[in-house]
Amino acid sequence: MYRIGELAQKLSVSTDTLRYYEKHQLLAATSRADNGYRLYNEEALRIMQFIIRAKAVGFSLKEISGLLSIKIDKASHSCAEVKSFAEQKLSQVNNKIAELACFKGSLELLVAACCGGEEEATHCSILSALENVDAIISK
Amino acid sequence: MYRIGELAQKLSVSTDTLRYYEKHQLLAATSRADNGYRLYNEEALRIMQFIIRAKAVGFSLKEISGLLSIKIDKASHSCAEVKSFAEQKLSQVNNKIAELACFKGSLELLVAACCGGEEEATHCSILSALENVDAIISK
DNA sequence: ATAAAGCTTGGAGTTAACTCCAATGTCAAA
DNA sequence: TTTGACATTGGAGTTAACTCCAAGCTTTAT
Repeated sequence: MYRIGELAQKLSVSTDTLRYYEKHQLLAATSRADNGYRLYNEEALRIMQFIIRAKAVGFSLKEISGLLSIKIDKASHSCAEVKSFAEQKLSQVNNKIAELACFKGSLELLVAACCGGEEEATHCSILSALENVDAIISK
Repeated sequence: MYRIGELAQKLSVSTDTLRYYEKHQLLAATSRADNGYRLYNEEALRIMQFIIRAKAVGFSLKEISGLLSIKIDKASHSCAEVKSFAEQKLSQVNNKIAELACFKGSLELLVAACCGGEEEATHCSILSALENVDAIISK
């Protein structure tokens, strides 16, 4: 079991953030030591990694809480509800992937077009690269 | 040219948001009408679409401003600077794509495992699906 | 000609997600 | 045994990104 400071360090977040998540029902400590210290197990570590990843790709804590509640409240949801929720989130994720693929294409074009020399970057533009990509996509 | 309200409606954002972006140097109106009204052209529309997409995949307005400044300040950056910035952003984008691919896998497993019936969703869990994916990846 | 809808500005208020603080308790090392 | 690092709580403060408001113009419809 990890104490709050150990877990925080492992995850590169602050102890305040962990307490904040507990207060806001995202992740409670696995248990408490006799002295009242929070204790976290390996599953808590994995849940936190899940939360951090989800945040990095633009999900809000509220949405993440929804994702997690599938596990937490599983006895109170029907299979059909879970399936429809998951399908909806899947379509969101697919959209995000498509948008990122678009950025990726733009950035790759930009990197390729950029000679990397000392001269002014007058011909380098994310947006004009993006416009090319848009043009390709819209065909 | 669009007036602010027209552009806002086209993009499903508020006029306040457009004025906020102008105040924070993300996107100024293309020009002003004689009466002082903001006017936006097609390029402004494309830039806003870019901003909205970038936001949806977790970039902050500050980061987006950095991406846009490649265009705006192109005369004041060297090609080498732009290339290195773009390469760095590209690696961020690749990370985000990898994380989303992980979510996608989890959600697809979940959707597949879920029969979609009326019974309790006791065997449905994003996290346990995710753990499977983690296990596959870590091999 | 006047009302309604849309625009302007500056500035105040809100929400999410932290981040910091003060007062206090716990525990290991010197 | 006392110093230092760690933990507790409640609550205040901060930052980003809006969101709303008031007072006052402009334009369109009746």
